[in-house]
Amino acid sequence: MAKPVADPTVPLELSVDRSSPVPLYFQLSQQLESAIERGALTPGSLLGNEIELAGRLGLSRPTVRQAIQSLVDKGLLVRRRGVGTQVVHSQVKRPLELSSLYDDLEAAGQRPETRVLANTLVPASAEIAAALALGEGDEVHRVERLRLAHGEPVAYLCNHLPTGLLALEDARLEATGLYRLMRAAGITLHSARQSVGARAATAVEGERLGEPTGAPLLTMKRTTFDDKGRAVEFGSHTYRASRYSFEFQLLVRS
Amino acid sequence: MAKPVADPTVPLELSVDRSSPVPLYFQLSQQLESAIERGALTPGSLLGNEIELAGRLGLSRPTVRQAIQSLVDKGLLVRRRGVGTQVVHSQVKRPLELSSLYDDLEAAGQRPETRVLANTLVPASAEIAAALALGEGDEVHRVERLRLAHGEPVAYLCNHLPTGLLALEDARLEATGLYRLMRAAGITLHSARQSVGARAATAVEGERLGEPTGAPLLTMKRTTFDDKGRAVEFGSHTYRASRYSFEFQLLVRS
DNA sequence: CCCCTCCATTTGTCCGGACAATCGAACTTC
DNA sequence: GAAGTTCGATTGTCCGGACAAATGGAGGGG
Repeated sequence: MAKPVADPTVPLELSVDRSSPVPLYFQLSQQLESAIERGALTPGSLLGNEIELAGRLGLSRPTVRQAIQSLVDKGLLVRRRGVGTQVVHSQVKRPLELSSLYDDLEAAGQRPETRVLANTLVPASAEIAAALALGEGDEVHRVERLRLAHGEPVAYLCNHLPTGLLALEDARLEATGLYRLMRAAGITLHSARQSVGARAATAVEGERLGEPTGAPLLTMKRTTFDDKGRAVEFGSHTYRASRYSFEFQLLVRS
Repeated sequence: MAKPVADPTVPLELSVDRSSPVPLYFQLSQQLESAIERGALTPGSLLGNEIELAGRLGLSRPTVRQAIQSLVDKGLLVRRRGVGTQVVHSQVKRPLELSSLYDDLEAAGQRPETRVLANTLVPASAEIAAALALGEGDEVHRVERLRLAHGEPVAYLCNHLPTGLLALEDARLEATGLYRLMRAAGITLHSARQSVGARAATAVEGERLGEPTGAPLLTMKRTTFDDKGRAVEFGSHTYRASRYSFEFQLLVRS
């Protein structure tokens, strides 16, 4: 009796445009990624060996490998020596990038809203000076915002930034997220150190977010660095635990 | 007047062992990483161009590039076309890998302790069945543990696992973390979906962790997948917010 | 003095090839 | 029939070279 083959190699329509300025490996990786997303490449199926794939596309093997590697790094593919390259099952989404709450809410279709509560220059406290690698008492921007979704408060955001990096106008802060403003100002965000915890709301904190005193709050402190290693932002945020939680995906570094 | 040069190219003692089974690019990336960690490569300094570096080590440029690329992916280096490769400032530690609480505590020198509260087979609830891609009512392992550091409770860990994957003996669960057991059983962890939130402790939860009823707790739910895309574990954890917070570092995907 | 252009430097992309390491299956042997 | 062995397939590593693209500074022109 003929046993049905479980995971045959999947033929696929792939093509690259050599006249395009888009790198060939990137064109290929995007086509593969979209093929996975729309289900043309089913989970568990083999991708076909690299050499044959390269020949079929008129590319060299290193180029094909570069395309595949980028998807392996994203968690979409798994390579196995002597076996081949397989599509990973599961609902892999985003491996937790450095994203702003604004973008997260917008991506979730929640239409975020921002109210600027304060936007001033203040002397840096010890904690802020340490985080931003400045001297205690140096002037820094202080921005306090309330973030709402569907008209309901979700988070209270308090950020401190070094002076001279960015023009912080209330109107622009209300229209978009802080990270977008920083990117638009030519700052290349590189990495961030985060600390996520929880605590009971004080009377003031509860008032701001519409929660009773003592209600559990989710807290996040974050220092963001640009590609030159400068600390460009320090944020202390509190989220209504009843309305918000952090969702993300991790990959095992291998 | 001679202006002091800000960031000169740093000469460095590097060498590779061609008789070693360790890949050359890996030898090089490790040497560079340790040079950065011990400060021999100061933040902001240029690494010297790839071609010269390759010639100095007797390697080809692709090999050197592969070594450098792995450190770029780790966030330790930044490349700039026409400029060079620079060491990133800042205290980059670990870009948030999939780690167990046990390993985290151990790495922090806290000498973790585990008490197994329950270790049984139960029918899967709807939530657990959905997370593990099983049928509701199917038998699953249920493990309840209390994690302590310095003799104080830190977290209550409740995990559910499919049957047939792993032998779960109390003694082994008390000696190490769950992830180490899974790896030792030949399971290749690949990715995980997490959700981090906060809530007020119920009477039972407070009792377990030594907190008053209503105290804020940090909660984490996690489904872990292996490299074949199978869900191999679902965990519901609660942490004492007064004694624990998540610390991690993010990199911007570029 | 300022702005524009040109150019050297450096990384980004791509090619073609070679051999090694590992896996799984077919084969052989006991 | 079961266990060990061999072998083909596939990815991992490495080489050497070539040209393109971006950057920043030097030089020239206004």
